Amino acid sequence: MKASQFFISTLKEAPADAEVVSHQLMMRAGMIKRLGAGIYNYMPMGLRVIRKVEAIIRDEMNRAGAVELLMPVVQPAELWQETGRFEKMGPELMRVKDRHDRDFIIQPTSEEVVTDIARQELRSYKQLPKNFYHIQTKFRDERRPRFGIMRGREFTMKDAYSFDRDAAGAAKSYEQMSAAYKRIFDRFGLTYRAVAADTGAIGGDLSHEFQVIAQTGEDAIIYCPTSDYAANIELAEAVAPATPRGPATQALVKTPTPGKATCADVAALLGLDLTQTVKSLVLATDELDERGVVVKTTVWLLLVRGDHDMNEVKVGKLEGLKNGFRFATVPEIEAHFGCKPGYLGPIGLLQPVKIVADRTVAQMSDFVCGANAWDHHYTGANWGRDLPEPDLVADIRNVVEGDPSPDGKGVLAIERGIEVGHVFYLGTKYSKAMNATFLDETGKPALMEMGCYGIGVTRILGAAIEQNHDARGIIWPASIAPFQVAICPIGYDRSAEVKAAADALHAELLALGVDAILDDRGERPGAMFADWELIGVPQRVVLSDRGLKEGLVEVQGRRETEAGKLALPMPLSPPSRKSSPMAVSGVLPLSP
RNA sequence: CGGGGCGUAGCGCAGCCUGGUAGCGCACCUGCCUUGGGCGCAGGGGGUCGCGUGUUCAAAUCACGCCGCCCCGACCA
Repeated sequence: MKASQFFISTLKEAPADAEVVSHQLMMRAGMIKRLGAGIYNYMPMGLRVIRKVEAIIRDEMNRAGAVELLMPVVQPAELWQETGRFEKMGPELMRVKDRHDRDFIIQPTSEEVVTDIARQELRSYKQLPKNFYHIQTKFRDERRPRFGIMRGREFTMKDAYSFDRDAAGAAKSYEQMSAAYKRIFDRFGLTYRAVAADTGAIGGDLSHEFQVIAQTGEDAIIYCPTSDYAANIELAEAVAPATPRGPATQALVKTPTPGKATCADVAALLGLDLTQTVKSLVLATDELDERGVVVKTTVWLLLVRGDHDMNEVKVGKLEGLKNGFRFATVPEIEAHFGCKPGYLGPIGLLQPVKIVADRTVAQMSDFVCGANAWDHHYTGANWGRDLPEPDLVADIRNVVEGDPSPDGKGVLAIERGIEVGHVFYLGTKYSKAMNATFLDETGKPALMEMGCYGIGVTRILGAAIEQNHDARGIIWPASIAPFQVAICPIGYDRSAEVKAAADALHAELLALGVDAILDDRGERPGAMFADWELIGVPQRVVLSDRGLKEGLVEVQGRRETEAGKLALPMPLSPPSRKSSPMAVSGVLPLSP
C-alpha cells in the first residue's frame, strides 16, 4: 500500500469533546469520526484494525468449532415479545416501527433470533452440540454514551451461542469458548485477566469477564496476587473476619453529634477510627397481590461498617430481597425509626424492621451507630446486650484491598479493567421461553442448554489504546496494527536511489505477506515520523541518501527511542504463520 | 432522568458582558524556498455565527423557545 493512495488524515489537536486518551488518539490518528452521540464513522485506518481483530476472532472461533452465520440488525418484535424482553428491557433497547406500524427492534444482542433458528433447525440430539456466531453491528441506546468508541451506542460485537443436549455438555462448550477466548486475547497481544462474574438470575458459577487491564478501566477487578482467584467486584466474596467478636467493654452512651450525619464526620468528631462505625441503609420490599397492588411492605435495615460500601448485587441475592427491593421512602423511615435519615441505627425501633448485618458488622463490638434521634449517635453499642442479634448475617459489602482472598491463599488486590469479552452459561432461559426443544435418544423432547459468548470488537480498539500509548500516540500490538511496517523514504521525490531502494523494499515486504505501507507523500521527515508514531505502526524503516551511501537503512520499533541500523539487503523473514497464537512480534529484525 | 456547560471556517479557540466592518492558530490552495523530527516567506480561498421567534434603525452579541453536543451525578442518610 502506498500512502498517497490510502487515506491518511491526522490532527495535531484533539477535538474538545474527546475526554479519554483512546478517544483523543483515535480522532487524531484519523481512525474514527463522530457522526452523532455514540455513533462513529470508521475511517480507513481504523477499519483496518477492526478487520484484523475480526480475523483473529474468526480464526479462533472456527478453530473452536463454532460456525459463522449472520443475523439481521433489525429484528421483528414478536420474537422479543416471546421472551418478554420487548417489554422488560428499558429504553436501552431501540424500538422502531415500519411503514405498516409494526414493531421492530435494533438488536443489542441476538439470543431470540438464534434460538428461533435453533428450534427450527436443530431437531435431534444428533445435531448437538452446535455453536453459532456472528460479527454484527449492535445498537444500545445508552443513557450516556461516552469514552468514544468504548461506550458508544452503535458498536460491533462478536456474539456466539452454544446449544447442548444437557448441562454437562453446556459446561463443556463453555470451557471450549473460555479456552478460545484465551487464545484470542493472547493473539491480540493485550494484558488481560479472566475474572469470575455474577450470573444474575441464572445461577451457577459459569460466567467470566475478559478484562483488558488499564488504569482508566470502568470496572474494578478483584484478584489475589498469590493465587488464581479473580472476580469482579459484584461477585468477589468478603469473607467473615477470622477473629471472633470482642467482648463489650464500653457502656452504651447516647452521644451528641450535631450536624455529623456521615460515618466519616462522626468518627472524626469522636476521635475514632472509621472501622468502629456502622452505616445504616434502609431498604423496602413490597408484596403485591395478583392485580399488582401493594398489600404489604417490609422495611429492611442493612448494616455495613463505616468504611465499607454496600454491594447491591449481593443484597439482591438475599432471601426476601431477591425479588426486587427499593430504597425506603422518608415517610417509611420516619415511621419505623422515628427519625429522619442521617442518624439512623438499629437500636430503639418503633416498628419491626428486618436487620441484616454484614459479616464484618456482626463481629464488631463497642461500635458507633445512629441513635434514631436527630444529632445523636450511640457509642459502645454491642450485639446481644444493647440490641438483639441480627435477623440475618450475610456478605453484603464490596471487598476492599487487603481483604483475605476467599480461597485462603493470600489477600486481595484491586486493579482497573475494561470489559471486552464475556462468556456466560444461559441454561434453558431462552430455550424454555421460546420452546426450543430437540428429541433425545428416547424420542422425547428436551430443552436445549444454551451459552452465550461476546467480544466487543470495536471496544477492543479503545482498550488496546488505553493500555498501549505514549506521548507520541498509539502503540498497536503487531497483530492488530493497521500496518506492520511504515517505510519512510527521505527525499522519495528527489532522489532516484532512495526511490528505487524504497520501492524495492516495499515490493519485497508485500511479497512476504507483510502489511507494509510506503510513505510516498513527499512529506518532510518530521511530519512523516510524527504521523506514523501517532497512528502507532509497530515498525518504521527509514531510507535516505545518507544511509544508502553506506548501504544502511534504519529500523525502529515504536516503543524504542533509537533506531538500529541494518545493512542492505535486509535479512527479511516472513511473518509468523497466521495460525500461531502468538503472532505478535515484528517482522523486521530490530538490531543487526 | 437530574444538574452544569458549550454550539462562531475541517479542527482548536477569541469576539458576546458594554448591539454597528467576523477574527486568530492549525489545516487547505498558489508561488518561491527548504528537506533527518509537525520548515520559512509572500499571496489566497473558505463562516446564512446551531435553528426559530421577538426587541431594535441595526443582533454572533439582548430576551424567549427549540434542537444538538459534552461533562458530572443517579439513591452508601
